[in-house]
Amino acid sequence: MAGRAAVPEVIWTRPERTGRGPKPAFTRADIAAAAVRLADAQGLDGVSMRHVAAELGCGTMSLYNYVPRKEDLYELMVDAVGGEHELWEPGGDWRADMRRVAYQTRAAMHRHPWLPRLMSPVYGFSPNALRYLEHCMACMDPFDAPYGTKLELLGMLNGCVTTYVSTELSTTERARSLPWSEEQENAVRIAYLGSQVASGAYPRLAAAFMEDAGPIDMEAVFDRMLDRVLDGFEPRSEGSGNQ
Amino acid sequence: MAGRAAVPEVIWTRPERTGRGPKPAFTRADIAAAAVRLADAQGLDGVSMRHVAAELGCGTMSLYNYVPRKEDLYELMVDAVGGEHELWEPGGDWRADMRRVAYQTRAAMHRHPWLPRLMSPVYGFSPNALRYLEHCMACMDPFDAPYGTKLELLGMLNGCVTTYVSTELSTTERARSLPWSEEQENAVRIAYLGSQVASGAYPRLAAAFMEDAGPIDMEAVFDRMLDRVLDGFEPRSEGSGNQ
DNA sequence: TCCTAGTTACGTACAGCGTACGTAGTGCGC
DNA sequence: GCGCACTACGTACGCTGTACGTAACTAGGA
Repeated sequence: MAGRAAVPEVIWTRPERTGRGPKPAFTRADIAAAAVRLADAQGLDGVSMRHVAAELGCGTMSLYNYVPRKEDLYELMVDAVGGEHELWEPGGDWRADMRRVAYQTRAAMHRHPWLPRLMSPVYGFSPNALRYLEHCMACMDPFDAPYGTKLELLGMLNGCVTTYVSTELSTTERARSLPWSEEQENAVRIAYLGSQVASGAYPRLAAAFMEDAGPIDMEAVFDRMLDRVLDGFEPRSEGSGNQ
Repeated sequence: MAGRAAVPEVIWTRPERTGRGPKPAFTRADIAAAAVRLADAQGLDGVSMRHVAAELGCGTMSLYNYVPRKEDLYELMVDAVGGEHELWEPGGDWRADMRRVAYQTRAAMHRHPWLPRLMSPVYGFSPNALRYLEHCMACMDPFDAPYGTKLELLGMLNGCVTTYVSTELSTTERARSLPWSEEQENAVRIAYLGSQVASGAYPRLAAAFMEDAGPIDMEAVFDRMLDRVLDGFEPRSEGSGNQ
């Protein structure tokens, strides 16, 4: 009687199965998997309630029996990918362990290029997110700091990895929704950048443009970034090679 | 004759005004300002071609004379906010200058909470983005490092600030599109988190939950984060106070 | 045992979106 | 002054999320 919309719902508090009625045709895992499959194949914009329903082989509105709002579908997707994280027995070297975590996160984002766009702290309470969190905390057991600091480290690491991979993927992912190719777009933008820089208004950018020391090793850049983040929390390090 | 869709267009290469025809009723700045006004007032989802056109007082499709695709409207918005950055004569202390840049970015995101969602490296070539870039480079003149390293620093700083502010704003911004209040949603999520943690499956999270050393000073957290990023690029520092 | 209430399934419908297209009017360059 | 490129914008299409109504189904309480 009190309007159904007025009470907040978090999908994880909803029981997946209640007593009454016909048994559901799908599990949440089925639905998440279907959505992830679709997003991997067609990009995040390919994930519509209709498409996911079709992928599952049911009517569009039937999906709403499982997922009250589309955003909850997103939450299921993020949680499903979180379940792909393989956890291990931390080895005592927390920096090495956290690097491994970061590499896994990056790999997951490469497998699922739509993931960075969905990364949000509000999804941090899903079952797999909690498992992941606990695991990271276990990795940091040897790191003598308050939990608050460890959470800051984790937030910063995830933030950096997310924006890093976003940059890695941005041109490629963007091309998916454009009527022209990625290379064409890049060429036009670079040409424009060149023309602007050549105007003389941006001497340092011009210099940076000239510098251009060969091809960029993205792997090395990522590595350096991790070092820098970790260094910020434990300054003493044995020559992590700041060039 | 060669399909118009096949050739890439970057809005900045389009001349704002060509010779022929009646004079345009609006400038790009007008349009960007209208869109920004709308986004500030109603959130990014309030920015539709129809709404922006209405805000400007013209027909929906007239907008397409100025902005070929909606994404270009976004690019105009980001550029407009980039124009709000106040630039100054760098003072020689590049760390202090970069901190000031970061604080300005954060302030801009607080003024325009939709900005983090639109932050994308592909918008990095707009006129105001170039001015901003050049200014940051000028700030880093005293920092003896190759331009590549300076760009890495800038990318990392911007990434951290963006994700940091996203976190700051996430619950508030999210509430805009929900049928219930932010506080209600938080309460439900926290309650769920508590019940999960109380299950005993996540001992370290439970401990972290217990620790809870009083209210969090977001300002101090932001400050520490900046220090850590900068420390990662210049390890030697005179007691920047790690915790 | 049957009844009933809660659940699943899903077709229809609506408001809103981005934008392709066609038409009418306008003013600069030749 | 002719023509063409430009502005202006109404209409229309396909898509979206989802509210609502109806029919089938089944577990729990009497």
